[in-house]
Amino acid sequence: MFLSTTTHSIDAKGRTSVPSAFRDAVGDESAVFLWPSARGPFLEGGGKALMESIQREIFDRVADGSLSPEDAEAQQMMLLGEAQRLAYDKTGRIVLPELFRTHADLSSSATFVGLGNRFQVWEPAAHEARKAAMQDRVKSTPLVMGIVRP
Amino acid sequence: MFLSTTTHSIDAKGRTSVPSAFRDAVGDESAVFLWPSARGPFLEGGGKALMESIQREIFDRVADGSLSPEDAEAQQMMLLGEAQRLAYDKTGRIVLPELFRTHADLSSSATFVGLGNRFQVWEPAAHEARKAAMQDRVKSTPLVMGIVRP
DNA sequence: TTGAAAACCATGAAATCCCATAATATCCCA
DNA sequence: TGGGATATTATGGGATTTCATGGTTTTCAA
Repeated sequence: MFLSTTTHSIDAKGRTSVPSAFRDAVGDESAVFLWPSARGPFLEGGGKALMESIQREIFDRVADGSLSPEDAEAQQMMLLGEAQRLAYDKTGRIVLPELFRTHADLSSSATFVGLGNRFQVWEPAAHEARKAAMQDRVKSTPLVMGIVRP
Repeated sequence: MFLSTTTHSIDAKGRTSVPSAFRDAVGDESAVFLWPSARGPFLEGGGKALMESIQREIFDRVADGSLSPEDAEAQQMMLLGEAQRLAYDKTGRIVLPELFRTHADLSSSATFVGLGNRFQVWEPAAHEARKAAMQDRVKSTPLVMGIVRP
């Protein structure tokens, strides 16, 4: 499970450390999967399990008719087609491809945000702004009842 | 189940003991999950089971339409994005991250309050004040336990 | 041959482990 | 039921390991 938010530096070679807690979360695969989000200037990603569940969901939805084959292909192209498997080295670092860095406007540091089954990577200042917006939204929506329900 | 209230010291390294009863409550995971509350100057947390139920509820509510995908992401970012898995050592201690200590105004000691499926961590004086307010509230509402009392 | 990527060291800071101790709680048997 | 023996907790402090990060060397392909 991907939890918490940490910021790591990006060096001259485009290297950045995958948070230690995230490395634990992906198991012994020693790699994360990343792609540029279609919803904004940030990266989305997760472990092998996430990629498999995404693929499964697309198949299932085509099968039950809630997704047209054309839409399914669009989803696959944007998600699976843009995604890269990035193996991290002995010290836990990956190299962020140039395309990813420009998409998320990353330069000297990157903020990793855990969201349970997946995570996001943001330019730190952009993440701050995003978080403020999210805070307002949370206040105006009913509390997640998991907090008070067994 | 998290029950009762105890106060523990915070040492120079930021360490504090997780109440023995709480350690029993989380099972063999040897870790608690904590995050700064969006509702006030205190921490909220629980065991692995709580985190999973929160995640499950968010998915369920998106599926049944009672939570928009945007609201779901906001909840995930504020809850899962802020939460940390804190493993305790052989003696049952965790280190409270600096961010958590400032959010809850913790300095030399912390009060753990059991709330059944979850718990809270307060600065002792703040907890006293909170408790007084809660006591007043209980007096003005019907006692839930009235139905099982003699 | 040369440029880029990958593998390999090196280091300071922080987290974790390990040992020690005092206080409390629990057990057990007379 | 008392009361000493034993186990469990909470906490302090030093030793060790992990983590993040910078730099250097090696590899490999164009």
